[in-house]
Amino acid sequence: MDCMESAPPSLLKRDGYLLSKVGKAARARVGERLATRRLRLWHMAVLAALDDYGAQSQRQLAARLTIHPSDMTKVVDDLVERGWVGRTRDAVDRRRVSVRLTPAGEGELRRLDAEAKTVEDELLSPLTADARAELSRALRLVFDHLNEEPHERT
Amino acid sequence: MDCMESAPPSLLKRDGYLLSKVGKAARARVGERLATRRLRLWHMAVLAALDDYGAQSQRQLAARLTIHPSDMTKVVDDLVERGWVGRTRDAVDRRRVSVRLTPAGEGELRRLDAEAKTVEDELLSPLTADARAELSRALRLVFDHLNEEPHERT
DNA sequence: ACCTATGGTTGGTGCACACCTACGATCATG
DNA sequence: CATGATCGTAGGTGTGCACCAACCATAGGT
Repeated sequence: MDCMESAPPSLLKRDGYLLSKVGKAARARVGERLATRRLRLWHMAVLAALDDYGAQSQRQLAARLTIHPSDMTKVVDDLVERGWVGRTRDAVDRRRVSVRLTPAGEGELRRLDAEAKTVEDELLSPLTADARAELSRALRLVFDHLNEEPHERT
Repeated sequence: MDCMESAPPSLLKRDGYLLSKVGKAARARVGERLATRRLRLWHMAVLAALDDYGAQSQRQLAARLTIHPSDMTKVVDDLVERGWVGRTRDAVDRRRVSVRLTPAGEGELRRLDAEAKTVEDELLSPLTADARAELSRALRLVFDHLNEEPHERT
């Protein structure tokens, strides 16, 4: 892992550079935590999506998270194995597999979210509450901007 | 490339998640531009470091950018091939290879930087000037915080 | 002169990630 | 009931990144 460097100075003037570095650090730190439980970010994302949207087919889940359907299968495999989600054949369309969050899965999601929050608080600790709120707002704007403008999709 | 997703909603409350997504998008967009010239981010970073710090040994360069020395060799190989940097054996310590930016390299760096700025401006276009300045400040604080606290180094 | 440490190079490894193809099961249509 | 599309699955590919071990040339201390 890299995670940080001393100072490639003129690059620091590029917000894009800072953004990419800080983002990578955020990802890496949460990723490390998850890795201790042999999990990846996708696992958490799937649990969160199920919690938010409720049970749904793998296809839909994959589309929502913009993950490849075949990869979704593998992620769900892991989650089933741990008992955090359940797979059931859809009664009306038996091709579909409906995925739902189990109580254990809900609990795990809450735990993971708490961990993520801890990491995030540590990461953003140098900011005042105001600055952090402002950052949050700005990120949200930029993020929404990303989605409006798909930019490029293979 | 992924680059964005519609909305894994509860995750959006996590600033760490947004940070990671936006950072990844920033990296990806600059990366794409560089890729059209068969370049990676490291190439640009090396040019920038040489511009900032002046000629120096590969070892030093690698340490500054926190890149593995053996990878630095390869990056410098590419840059030499394009005529953007020059390698010269250090006269006083003939083990060392001093790397310096050529005029062509300076020009290329300026071009790359301009491209990066374009991408960045587009990415952050939803922000007001004030908000962007605030973001810049916040990112800088967080970034510096990262470095004070190496966190974990293999 | 000898020994150890260091700088650079070479040619690898392992991992994560996104992707793809082929397949059986199932559905929806004509 | 034949046809073509869709869902999930299995297994494999390519790419980028960080890392490592082995090597040669050179430096520096004793």
